Amino acid sequence: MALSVEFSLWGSNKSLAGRSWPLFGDHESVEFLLEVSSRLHQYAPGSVITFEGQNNACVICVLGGWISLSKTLENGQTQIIDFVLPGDITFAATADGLTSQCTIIAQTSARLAIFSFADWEKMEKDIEGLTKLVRSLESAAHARLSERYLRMGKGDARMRIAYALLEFFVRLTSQSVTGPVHFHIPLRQQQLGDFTGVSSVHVCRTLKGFCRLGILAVQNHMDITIKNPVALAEIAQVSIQDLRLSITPLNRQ
Amino acid sequence: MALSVEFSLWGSNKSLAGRSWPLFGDHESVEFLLEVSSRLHQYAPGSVITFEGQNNACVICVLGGWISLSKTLENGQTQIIDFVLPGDITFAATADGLTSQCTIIAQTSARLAIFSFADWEKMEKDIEGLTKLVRSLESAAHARLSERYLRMGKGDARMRIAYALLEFFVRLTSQSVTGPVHFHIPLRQQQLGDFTGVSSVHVCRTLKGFCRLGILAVQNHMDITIKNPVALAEIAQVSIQDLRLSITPLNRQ
DNA sequence: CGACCTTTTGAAACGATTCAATACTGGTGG
DNA sequence: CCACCAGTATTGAATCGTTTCAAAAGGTCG
Repeated sequence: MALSVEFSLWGSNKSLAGRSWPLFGDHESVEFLLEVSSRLHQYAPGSVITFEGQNNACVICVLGGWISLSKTLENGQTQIIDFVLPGDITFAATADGLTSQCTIIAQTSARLAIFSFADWEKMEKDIEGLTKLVRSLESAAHARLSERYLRMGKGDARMRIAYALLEFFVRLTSQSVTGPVHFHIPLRQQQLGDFTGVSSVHVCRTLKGFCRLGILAVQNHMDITIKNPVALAEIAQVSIQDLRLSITPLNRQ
Repeated sequence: MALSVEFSLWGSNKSLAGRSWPLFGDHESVEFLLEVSSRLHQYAPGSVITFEGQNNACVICVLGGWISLSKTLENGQTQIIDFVLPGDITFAATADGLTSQCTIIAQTSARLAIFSFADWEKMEKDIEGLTKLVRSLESAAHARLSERYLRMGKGDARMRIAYALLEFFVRLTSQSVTGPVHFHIPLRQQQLGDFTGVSSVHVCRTLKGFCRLGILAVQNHMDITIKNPVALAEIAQVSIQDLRLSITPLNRQ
């Protein structure tokens, strides 16, 4: 039963929330789907994801929902480093220092497959193309972070938020932009602020500003309509096409 | 001749500027050293590193010198994303979107080995442990960027600059901190600012502030003495030991 | 020595934060 | 069904950290 669910999600050109998710490009890996289906976990919104049973590091494959990776300073301030979306795979360390130490939180109800690092390594040996896939996902994550780092260092709040919205759009859909686009972000303004390095109050002001200019429309808790993608891209100083190329992993190109 | 130079640099437990650089942990790879020695390039300080001859992407192994990866906005503002130091390996794209699009500049006189992506892939297949090494280097780079992203979003100039100094210290030496430490950073205040997201003027003020507190001493163009590492770590809100673990790749642990 | 670049310092301006008060929104129970 | 509640969004005003501009001081190299 679980297996059939996974097949429908991960199979080549099958659809998840209106998008196709070919995992290995044109073909699919039955072995991988079997492994995934035997390690499914469900998390409620807001729950912190930990791995007490596992020793050392873990690998998380996101099948559904939004996961956030965040870091917290001593004074309690939290910065969201990245979101892990359906189809993404992320490495999470507990205390070995191999990967960045992040708090992992399910932003929405989430369905994950969790592997111990040892199991994952074995699987990478066995399954053709998995190593390449993981590397392309990591590379995409690194590219995203770099773009945000650039705008955090040299851009103002408008640029950062405009960029974040466009990043979400690019990650959530594969449409090209030929007019207004619409999508949903399962985040409060507080969290969008923790992601972009802006206070929640100023997130509000900035979004309102975009709305007033007719660039954006925001309904009930982050139902976003980008009414003028060209203008938003100009504020974000990004080419949507280039962005899609640099932050989209191989298997979705 | 070139080969012998490389051997002395990359060999197990050989010394480079007072540090040991075992590439593959306890053993070394003669094949890799041969490949590297046949692709050596020398760059002058300030020169931009490009790959006209190569199609698509490249892999750069840094043997000596500091390399910066930076991004620039339309208004000309430059953000330095990371520095690539001796012993590091970085992937650089030209226009394929596989890796982040960065301008690559030699901050000092630099000695590099440059591989085409195809050559590199072939080599990874042939040489045991190389894939693992590269992944650990990439993971360390990602962890560094995450830590800086946290402080860029939630920290002030003091925290960012304190962190950057400690990051340099950790990457440049393997000493544990049992008192004042001393090292050199081949950067102007302008570049330290472009790295930390602070104006060069404010970098100056912040460094002066640290000096006035007796935490730091700075001589002729960034000869840094951290007189009070504990205090600096407190300002940076980082544990130096933890930092070393999370941003140090496998082959140097 | 003068030319050039980097660092330093001061003062004004600006963007974003913080604090605080008010207005929404969705969910719960009377 | 409406009243109430908690969480979230919105708005205004004061404050703060940082930038910007500009000018002076310091260092280096021909």
